[in-house]
Amino acid sequence: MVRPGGRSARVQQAVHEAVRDLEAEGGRETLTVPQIAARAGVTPSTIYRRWGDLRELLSDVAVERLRPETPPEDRGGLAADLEAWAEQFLDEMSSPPGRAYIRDALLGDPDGSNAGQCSAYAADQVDVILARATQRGEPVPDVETVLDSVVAPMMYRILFRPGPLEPAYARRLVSSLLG
Amino acid sequence: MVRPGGRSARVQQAVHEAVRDLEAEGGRETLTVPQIAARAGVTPSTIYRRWGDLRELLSDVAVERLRPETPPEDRGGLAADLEAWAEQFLDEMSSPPGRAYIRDALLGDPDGSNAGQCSAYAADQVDVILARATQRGEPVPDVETVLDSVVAPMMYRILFRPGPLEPAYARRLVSSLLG
DNA sequence: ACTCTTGAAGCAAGATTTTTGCTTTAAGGT
DNA sequence: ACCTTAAAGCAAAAATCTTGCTTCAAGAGT
Repeated sequence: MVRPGGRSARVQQAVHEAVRDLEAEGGRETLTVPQIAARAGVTPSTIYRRWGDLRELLSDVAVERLRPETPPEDRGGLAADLEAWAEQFLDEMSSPPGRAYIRDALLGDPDGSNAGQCSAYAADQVDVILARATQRGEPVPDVETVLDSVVAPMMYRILFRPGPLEPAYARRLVSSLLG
Repeated sequence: MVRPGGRSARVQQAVHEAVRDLEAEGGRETLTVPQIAARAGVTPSTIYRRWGDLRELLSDVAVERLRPETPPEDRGGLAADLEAWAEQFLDEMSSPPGRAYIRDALLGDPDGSNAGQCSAYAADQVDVILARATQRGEPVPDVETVLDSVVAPMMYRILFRPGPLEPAYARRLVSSLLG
């Protein structure tokens, strides 16, 4: 049982924070459980018992960082909203840290909900945009369609294809959907 | 220098085969370097020196297994060819072993070419289909478009969204592209 | 054919990480 | 205040990973 405010919660916070700090200090590649434990002021066995292994822990931390902090900006129309959102999404996710978080999130337990959470975040953001458009009386595609034709291609390129991704790519996807 | 037929090549083969065998025996989750080394009749340090760590090795093996063995079937027309290919692709990739290979492939060095190779395989297959259609005189989309609107959505669902994927999904993507 | 060179493999010791049984702590319930 | 219990600490044992040095064998040069 996780008691909010209890010891468990404090330990979890400390460990997550230790991971973020160490990542920020550039130790991305050399992160180890004992190192994280030391920084968090916790025993390694606590981490092994709670998370199982480093991948699970990194996956948890990554998902937290991928959670959007603000609702998508309102630019007055569906096309503008979606384009702005897609462009920002692509920009954040294709940056080196963004890519690292996505990979980390995917590497956790295959049957866990971490990867699903990422997609849920995107779906929620898109949903907000579509709901606004609906209220304005604009015709809107459904969320699934947007995920398939805008989000998925961006993610696919980020994960599977080397090379730069320009903002224009996001705009192109959106306009080929709405056009 | 890798001399084909030389000792290096034999060791590589033996190690890859050991991984495949052990995976087939169900030890997916408990695979370790010493275990693989023992099965391959090789010293663990050989594996560490050649691959660096288990992730790199699994990634290499996964990419090999993801290489298509046969060119896409010719069904006489672009739509039929693409549908059949997409359906089979989805079927293979969304199966538990398929998903595991994809994840393993992504696991390797982010700057390595393993993930890129996966996408290249798909692109090659699509290319064959499109080239055939061109020769028949059919109008064809370009490879990028097919990757964006057919391959990417399937991969996105496989990686990020839990739940079953029906063959109809692949067909729907193809027909919404060509329709 | 016979060395010579060289990159990779083997070996073994040492360092580090991971697991595990048991003890202690502290949050929440009675 | 006193139980109950899930989670944390501790420490020893097991396993894995690293590393310096040695040995091997494929291919090149003579």
